[in-house]
Amino acid sequence: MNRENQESLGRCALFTDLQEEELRDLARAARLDERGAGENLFLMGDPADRVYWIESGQIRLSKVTEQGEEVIVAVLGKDNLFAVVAGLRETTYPVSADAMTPSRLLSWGRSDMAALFGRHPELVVNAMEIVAARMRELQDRYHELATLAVPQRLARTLLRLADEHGRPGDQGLLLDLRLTRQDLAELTGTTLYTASRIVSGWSQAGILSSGRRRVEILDLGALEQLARSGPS
Amino acid sequence: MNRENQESLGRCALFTDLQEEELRDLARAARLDERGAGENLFLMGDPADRVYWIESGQIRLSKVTEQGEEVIVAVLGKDNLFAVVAGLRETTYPVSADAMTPSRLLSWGRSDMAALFGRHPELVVNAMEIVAARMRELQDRYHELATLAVPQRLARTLLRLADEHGRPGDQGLLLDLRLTRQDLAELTGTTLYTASRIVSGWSQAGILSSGRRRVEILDLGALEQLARSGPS
DNA sequence: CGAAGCGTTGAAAATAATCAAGTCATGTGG
DNA sequence: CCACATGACTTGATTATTTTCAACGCTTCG
Repeated sequence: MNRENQESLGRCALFTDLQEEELRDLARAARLDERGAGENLFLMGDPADRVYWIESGQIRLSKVTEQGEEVIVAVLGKDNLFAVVAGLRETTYPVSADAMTPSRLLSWGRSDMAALFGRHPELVVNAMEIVAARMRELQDRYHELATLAVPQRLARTLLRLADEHGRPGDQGLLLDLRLTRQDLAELTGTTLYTASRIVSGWSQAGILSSGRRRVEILDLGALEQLARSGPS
Repeated sequence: MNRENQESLGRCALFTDLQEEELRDLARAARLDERGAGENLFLMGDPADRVYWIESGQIRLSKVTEQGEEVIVAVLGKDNLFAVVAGLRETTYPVSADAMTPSRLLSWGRSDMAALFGRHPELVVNAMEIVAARMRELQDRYHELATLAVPQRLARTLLRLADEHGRPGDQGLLLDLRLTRQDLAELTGTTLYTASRIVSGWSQAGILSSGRRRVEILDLGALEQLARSGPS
């Protein structure tokens, strides 16, 4: 693993306390995983034996029911660590991970991670920090799901995605993701049809510009307003 | 703090690795907090400066929106530790905690906990374990909320409560909690009315016996069936 | 005894899901 | 390079579910 990787790792909250040298060893111990769009990294229920770091691309964490209904738990981009708990305990992954776009990841086996945590107990506190942050976000989303109507939730989903994955587009803030309406629905907890109707409506109103696997936010203020309180 | 408390703490997953002596010191360092039914322990947004252990009673963790809508995140009984993260980092509580019944709790300030974690880094791993388990449960509930109809969710809520707080009752499995229909609704993500209707229906069908702040499960099998797939 | 809190139930309304039938791009193979 | 198959998206009509609003009965407790 090269210097480039090492620099990327320096941006990871888990490893902030590490010395230059340790970081280099870590980069060297990592395995490089590459996945094309739609390819799987691991499935829910698989033994959780590796911790992953996203170098580039987007990873979708999702859960599927017996009935085949899918819910997207998170969409993670560049410079994100996930499956941290795999480094601490022998369990199974609680979600499946798939690449949404071609992605490069670094990963470490549990034994390597466990050894690192043994040498640097303070890193476990960092790991806790990461998990606690995810917990808080999930609690917020749970709360939204329980109390808000679909349009409000969808607005918030878009704002969250914009925050994490937005970049300047032709006329506004473009979501740098190739999300289908189905994906949007699964992120929001609704159906493909309802999501489509709402997106169409907002496009007509000039709030969004949307297309095939593409959403661009034109009027951020209006969207934020919709996120706060449903329309009259 | 006395020997009784010390024994109670021995049952805590966080402290399993501790020596007898450390456990005694821990019990001594603890503060005893008592709360009557409905009394508050801390509010969402308060500085998170104490970690709590439930000696007896039930604690409700909930979130409230600006509009006053409440969602119950968890109902915790005896022998549960919560607000673990307060021992690791300076943050604010992400939820409010209230006693549902008269409760006795032990608590420790952040500095005490931090010192303990410093002496015993392996405890941080235990703490992570506890948080990860909560995370998994929340992910499951999130998934249910997104994909299942109200009756199925309510059935699962009851089964979860029975698992954690059930004890043999007159004719079945009694939930050892004084939950109102409102509480049940907030746990399930629905309204007081819908929850009431469903509980009434199941009582008529002989699956439950319900009353004022009381639910007893008479036909566990039927409830499990309802949790799996909605009625025809 | 009275008030407050908790629970139930009916009727109406709103919301979202479902079903069905399209259109429109996109990219692929002929 | 074009035809076509596929996947993505849209939209209307219908249906189901759930919420909302309103009214009332029963307990429990002060």
